[in-house]
Amino acid sequence: MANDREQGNGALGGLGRYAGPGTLILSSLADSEKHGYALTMDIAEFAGVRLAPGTLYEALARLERQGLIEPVASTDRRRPYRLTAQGAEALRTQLAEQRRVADIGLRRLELGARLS
Amino acid sequence: MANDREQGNGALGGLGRYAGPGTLILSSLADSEKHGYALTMDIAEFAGVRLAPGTLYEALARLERQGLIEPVASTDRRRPYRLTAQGAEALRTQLAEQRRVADIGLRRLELGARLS
DNA sequence: TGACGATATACCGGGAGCCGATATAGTGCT
DNA sequence: AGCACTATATCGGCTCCCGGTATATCGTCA
Repeated sequence: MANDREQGNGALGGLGRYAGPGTLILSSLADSEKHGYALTMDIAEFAGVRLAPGTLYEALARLERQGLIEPVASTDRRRPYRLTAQGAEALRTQLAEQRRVADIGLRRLELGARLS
Repeated sequence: MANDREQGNGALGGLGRYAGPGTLILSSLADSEKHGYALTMDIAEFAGVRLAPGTLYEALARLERQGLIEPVASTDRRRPYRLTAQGAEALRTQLAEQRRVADIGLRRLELGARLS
């Protein structure tokens, strides 16, 4: 069942995810540090997307490599992360662009609907 | 130089693209039908993203297979496409979600900034 | 205390998606 | 004729995303 992306990730009509796992993770970390499992649940709640474990931990490694997040010391088995300043800045830019482009698309949709 | 996605697609800080090619194409088609090359230029203008030819034509084939766009008859070598009703609906849902999630992220960013 | 579900991280194989390079050819201008 | 722009198509390669699986701990309830 790996061909799911063809006909849609849940409710959406077959487009990819509106935002990659990276953006979702950064958004989730934006208000407070969280460990991997908590991220999965938080993202499922606010974005309606359940990240597969492979996706999550690979994305975490990538984001750390890019300097957008950093690990926080911990005593137990949890491995919490927090945003770096660079990560916050990247997220802000990303989300602003995402909003801007989405607005353009929505405006065009109204326009197109009126024409047909 | 295929490792570019690691450190960023142009100005963005290493996150993926805020919206997949599919969403960008549908947004571009939302107000009027366009052929492939026109899509490339329009998307570059309103989204600041230059889709590689491979990306573009594969995405077009995918979207057509999914019934979100359909070809329009043409006399010359251009192959224009337009949104289907299903495509318009999928785009509307997608963009609304995109905005909603982006807003949550931005709100959290403000919150997090105030705390630190 | 033993079982069981929830919590938590990690790795793997497969496949989809995005990319630049390249090929091919028609068009328009000078 | 020559050259840049328009236009579509395909290929190889690499990244990314995914579900499945393994492993281990924790809480709790019988």
